[in-house]
Amino acid sequence: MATIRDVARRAGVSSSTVSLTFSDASRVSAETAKKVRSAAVALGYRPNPLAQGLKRGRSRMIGMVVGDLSNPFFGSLLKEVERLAKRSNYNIIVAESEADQAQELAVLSHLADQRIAGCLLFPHGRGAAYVETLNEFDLPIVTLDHKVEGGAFDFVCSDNRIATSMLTEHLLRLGHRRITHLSGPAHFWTGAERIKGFEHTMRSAGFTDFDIVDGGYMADPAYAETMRLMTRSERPTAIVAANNVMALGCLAAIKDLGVRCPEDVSLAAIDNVPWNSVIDPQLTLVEQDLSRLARIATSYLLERIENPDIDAYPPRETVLTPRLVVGTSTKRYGS
Amino acid sequence: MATIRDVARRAGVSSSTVSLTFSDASRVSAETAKKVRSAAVALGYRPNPLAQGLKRGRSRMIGMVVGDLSNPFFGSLLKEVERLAKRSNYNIIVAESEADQAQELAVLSHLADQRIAGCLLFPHGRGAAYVETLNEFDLPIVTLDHKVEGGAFDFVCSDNRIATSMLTEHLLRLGHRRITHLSGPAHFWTGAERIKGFEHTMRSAGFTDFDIVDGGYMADPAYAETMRLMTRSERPTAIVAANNVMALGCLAAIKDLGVRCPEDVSLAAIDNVPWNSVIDPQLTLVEQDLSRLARIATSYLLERIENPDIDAYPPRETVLTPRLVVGTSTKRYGS
DNA sequence: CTGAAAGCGCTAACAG
DNA sequence: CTGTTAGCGCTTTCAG
Repeated sequence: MATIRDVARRAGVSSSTVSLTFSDASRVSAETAKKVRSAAVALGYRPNPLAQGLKRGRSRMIGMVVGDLSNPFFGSLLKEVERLAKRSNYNIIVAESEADQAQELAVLSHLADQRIAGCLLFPHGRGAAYVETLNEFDLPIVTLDHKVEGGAFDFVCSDNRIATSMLTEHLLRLGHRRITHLSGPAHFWTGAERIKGFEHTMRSAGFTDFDIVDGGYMADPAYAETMRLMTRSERPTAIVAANNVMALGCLAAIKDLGVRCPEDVSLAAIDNVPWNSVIDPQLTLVEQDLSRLARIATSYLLERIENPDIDAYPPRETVLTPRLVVGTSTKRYGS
Repeated sequence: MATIRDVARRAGVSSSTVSLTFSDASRVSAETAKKVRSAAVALGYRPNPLAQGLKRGRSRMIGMVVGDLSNPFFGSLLKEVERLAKRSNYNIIVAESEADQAQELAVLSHLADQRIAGCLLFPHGRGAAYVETLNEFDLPIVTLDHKVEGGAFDFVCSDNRIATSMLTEHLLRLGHRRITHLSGPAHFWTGAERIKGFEHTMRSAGFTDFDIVDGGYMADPAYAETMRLMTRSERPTAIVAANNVMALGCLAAIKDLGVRCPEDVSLAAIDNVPWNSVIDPQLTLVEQDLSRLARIATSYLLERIENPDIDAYPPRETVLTPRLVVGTSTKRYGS
């Protein structure tokens, strides 16, 4: 592989001139630049990113740390992020935290070792020590989905309260009164927000007697909770699930019990599921504009990376309003 | 950040001894090693991968190049690959080729610039020039899914002929006679194999008059082809779709036409769809053991990476037998 | 506007 | 068994 010195020799200049030509062309005469470029092309010169990174103390890699790589929700995001990063000449290195604070921190520290330029993070930790550790990486970090309280990071998410509100209102309008919220963990930011949206909507409508059961954002607990719920004496006529995998766990339980959806119970959920449009029942859900989310998060990050002085700037925050998609999994109560 | 020299100073040895301690501890006395290690710990020393990579001419990154990052099929694979790579101290850098040969090559060349240690590749090209270019990267490459003809790469896939055979036989056993194959492009390795499996099974059963329509592995063309197919005078009683997204395109068309599945037409497909178990109809399909696929591919790659002498070894190949999962989208003809 | 020089942090002969 | 030395390929003051 041709090095910068080979190019310099062939162009009859010094290696620093070659370097300058590529990094800050304005500091080199047009004529020299041309010579350098053609020499580079002739030799098929490609700068060695490892050497650049070592020297600059910063690579052109962006980390993306998520709780679960196999979640399709994440694939759609990744696709867009990769596209935008590539366009700015960054690569994406992915890592999974298994939604665990310790693993997340370990992974981040490993990425920091690689001198990544910045990181898109779905955080799963909390507390002062956590925030402190995050800060010590001294890395541009954009947080997604879950807000790190006490931290000063850019943050992009969709409006979680409105999400459950939309679903709950939809069910109320359909005449449902016994609505149960199959929630995420209350100690997760998103879980708590979604619970608040549900509670607030129910209270505003004059209901004070409603159930919230924790499905842990996972399919199996959601299945189990639904089983319990639907075999009680006074079972709900509608369920609001706090995410897609719980909705599907819930649906599985419903089917296994021989209960029909939506005839016997309506189901509405947060987050889209792949190919929802062709399944039956089609879930009534609120979906996020994932590619918009990806675009905003990526641009936040790239801005911070390319404007080191921006460090002093206050963190920015974007909350996207999700969209209600009415499917066939909800129907008017009693009719 | 502490460097190797800081550690050397504190341990009262030279930096090469420190380096040795971490790379080949057997070449250092136990006593020295201990001193070095405790100095390293005291200083919180972590080797700089960029410097290591520069020196060795090889980073500890593994590239994963796929056609479509948003395909959930790929997420499941990535999850397992990342887990295994992490265990051996490698990072995954992902890139998308949009199933396009030129983009794939561009992406690979960019990854090669990064001195990645190796690459998991879902190839999308063909021809001698393509193979030649791939070879010139001089990189351990494991190919997945699509076999590169004329290349000498490790290869892992599932048995595509058996996949369509299983589905077709299942339909034949159910009494279907007018079976159409909604195929992938015949110029894709997988597309061709799946077609062969279908043809062979039909012929062996004594049928020579069957249709194969190309849905390009994509939902929209599959939708359009299904529309044509199902509005013809003699429509099929069963369809074998060559992948999951076409199956769903097909299902969408069927629904829009007001045709019922499985009552009016049976549908069977290759590849699982997320949460198939809870949708209705549940697709009858053959699924691959993705985590097994991931494990084999990753171990092939890691072996090549860590045994440079293995270069002379002949390429290995694993063909996994998929598993038939009978759902509710297929039923006995006429009954 | 261009070149010389110093080094980023690490590794790997080669001596000792 | 350990240290010396010479870079890997690039960037970046600092002079000229």
